[in-house]
Amino acid sequence: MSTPLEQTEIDFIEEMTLKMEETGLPRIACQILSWLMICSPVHQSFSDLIENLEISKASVSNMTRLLMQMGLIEKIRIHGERQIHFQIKNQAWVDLLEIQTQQVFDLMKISQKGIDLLANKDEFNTLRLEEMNKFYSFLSEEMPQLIDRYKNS
Amino acid sequence: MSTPLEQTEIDFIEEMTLKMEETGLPRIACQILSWLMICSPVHQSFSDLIENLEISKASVSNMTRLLMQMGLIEKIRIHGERQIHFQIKNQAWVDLLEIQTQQVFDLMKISQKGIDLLANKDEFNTLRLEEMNKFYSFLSEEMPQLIDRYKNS
DNA sequence: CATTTTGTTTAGTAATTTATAAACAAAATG
DNA sequence: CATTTTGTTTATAAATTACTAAACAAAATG
Repeated sequence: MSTPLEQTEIDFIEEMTLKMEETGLPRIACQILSWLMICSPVHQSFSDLIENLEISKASVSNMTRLLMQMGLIEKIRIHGERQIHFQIKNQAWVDLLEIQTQQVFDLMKISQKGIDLLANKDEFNTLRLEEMNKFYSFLSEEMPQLIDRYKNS
Repeated sequence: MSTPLEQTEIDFIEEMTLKMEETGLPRIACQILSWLMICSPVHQSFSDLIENLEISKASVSNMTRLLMQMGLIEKIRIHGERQIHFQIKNQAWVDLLEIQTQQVFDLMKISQKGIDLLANKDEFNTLRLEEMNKFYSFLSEEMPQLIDRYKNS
């Protein structure tokens, strides 16, 4: 058994969890992520997570898998310890935005399909679609550049 | 009664709906949004939406309200027509990103709170938090500039 | 001002998602 | 190789969300 979390830690987890839930991530995934941002040591074992966050073994198994798939955390082995440990990945947040940028690209493609669709029907009211396509084309070009600029700074 | 949608239109709505649902928006909101991107005329009445998308009156009422709150569509009155009409707002997608940029700012603030929390505990493992804070500070500064650059282009 | 049309709200159902307990599998230890 | 520890999967319960029908309210028409 580990010592229970301090109130300041609970408060931080709650605040960050609330914000991260807005992105659609399940509550427990957000709690794990938030705790991993402030825990010491920086890595936590399976049972550390179960005890500190008072969540089930199954939730830890499922939500850590989800967070790993998203590229936000990673599994590590600690010398001499049997249990898997988890920690926040380096540059996790940068990687996340890079993945999300794919969505921008997809919306650019979809808006182009819309333009083509109206063209085939000799419909000229393409302003909505042109606006959308122009903006997402801009972002598809600029976002990777912005991220690169950050990485090289 | 209006003429039923063409298959190409149905396909477009389905594709864009699928992509937009990834953002957590309800299915019917996505369908309305997608249809409003390609319909002619560009504005659609309450019953146009009901008939064309085969959805309930209540869904139209609730989901158009949601889309208006998000700033993606607007209500308009058509001269001589009793029914409310809806259409995509100008620069809807630019406005949407501007709102989402608030989230970046919030995460910057939260990561700063985490840094302060660890400092108060004389805990020096703040790399995770410093990385997050540095990146979201960068984005809080750069995203508004990027959007401005788009607007003035 | 009674009637019809238009739109919102309420109440209930259906469907999905979240979280867990329990069963199971795999791996490490003695 | 039997036992314990560790982690995953399955089945289910709980909670939330999405959607609609029906009741209701408001506004326009004749």
